Amino acid sequence: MEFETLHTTRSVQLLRSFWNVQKNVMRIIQRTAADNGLSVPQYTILTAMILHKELTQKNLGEKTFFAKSTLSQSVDALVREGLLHRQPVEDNRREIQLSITEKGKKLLKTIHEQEDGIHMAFGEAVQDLEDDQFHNLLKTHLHIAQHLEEKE
Amino acid sequence: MEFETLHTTRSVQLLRSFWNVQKNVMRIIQRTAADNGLSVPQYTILTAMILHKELTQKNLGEKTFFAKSTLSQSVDALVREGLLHRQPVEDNRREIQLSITEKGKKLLKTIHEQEDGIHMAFGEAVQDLEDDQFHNLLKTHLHIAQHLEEKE
DNA sequence: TATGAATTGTTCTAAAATGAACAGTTAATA
DNA sequence: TATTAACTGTTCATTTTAGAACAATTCATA
Repeated sequence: MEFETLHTTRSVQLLRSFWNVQKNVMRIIQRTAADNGLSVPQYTILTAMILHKELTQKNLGEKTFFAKSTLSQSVDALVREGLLHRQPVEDNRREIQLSITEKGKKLLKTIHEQEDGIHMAFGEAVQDLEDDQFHNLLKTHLHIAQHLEEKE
Repeated sequence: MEFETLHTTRSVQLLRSFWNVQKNVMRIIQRTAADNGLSVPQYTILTAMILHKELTQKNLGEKTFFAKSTLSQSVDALVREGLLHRQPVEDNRREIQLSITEKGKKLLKTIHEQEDGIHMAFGEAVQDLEDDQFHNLLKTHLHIAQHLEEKE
């Protein structure tokens, strides 16, 4: 039980630690997205698409965890804005292949460079980190993320 | 410019790294909150209140970054459920002092112990971490969070 | 291959979250 | 002290997000 309490305490500390970063990330992303006429899911979808090149809507859902109705509506809006390309999958009339357009890439690049955006903020924070501190952080995050993924 | 690109790249890596944890945290918290009849802000408010004992609604806003209309409504619902105590501040008829009730504490304790909840998940992930790995993580998070806080 | 089950995405309705206008209170300063 | 400005919280209208029912397609297997 001593053991239990110890770990519970550490898990609470860890959760709070993530939360303190996370709430700031959300605050800044929400503002950045809104400033550029996007909702948070829309912005997230764009960043996922630039990373993965091509995804079906289903795969996009697995990566982002948004409800499929949210995805459907967000994707639809992005396509209407010409930021996303949507084309049927060969030999499959149910799934839909998504990819980012040039206009989408350009918008993300602009956002990326914005003074008060999340990238600039992280860029400053990251400058103070030692190389091994940085790599340990990524490694530990990966470990934790993998653990959380397993939960359903 | 070489320099710039390097840091930009690291900041993107870092952002993705946080996002991969964050999206899982949100997914699990959303489910846990819903299972216990709470919205995400409501759950977040309870956890903030258990940490800070007493807060005015204004202070709560500074800690959580929720819109004040969201706070007002969430707090109201929590008070109606008997999870939060709301009393006027002495010598100030504008501000309102908030504190968590016994019922609120009890609910959080229950949630805390739930099998598929965020605490248990973090508890498992944290077991594999070395002491110094854990402390370095907290330290680095703190550094990053402080940096982000400065952005407005 | 025919039939029922599972999958993928959309639509509609309801809930959650926000911004803006507002009311009441306190603070600043003339 | 009177008057204006700033602050704290609420309310209302709107936008955003999610859940549930649905349509269309594909898969499993009899």
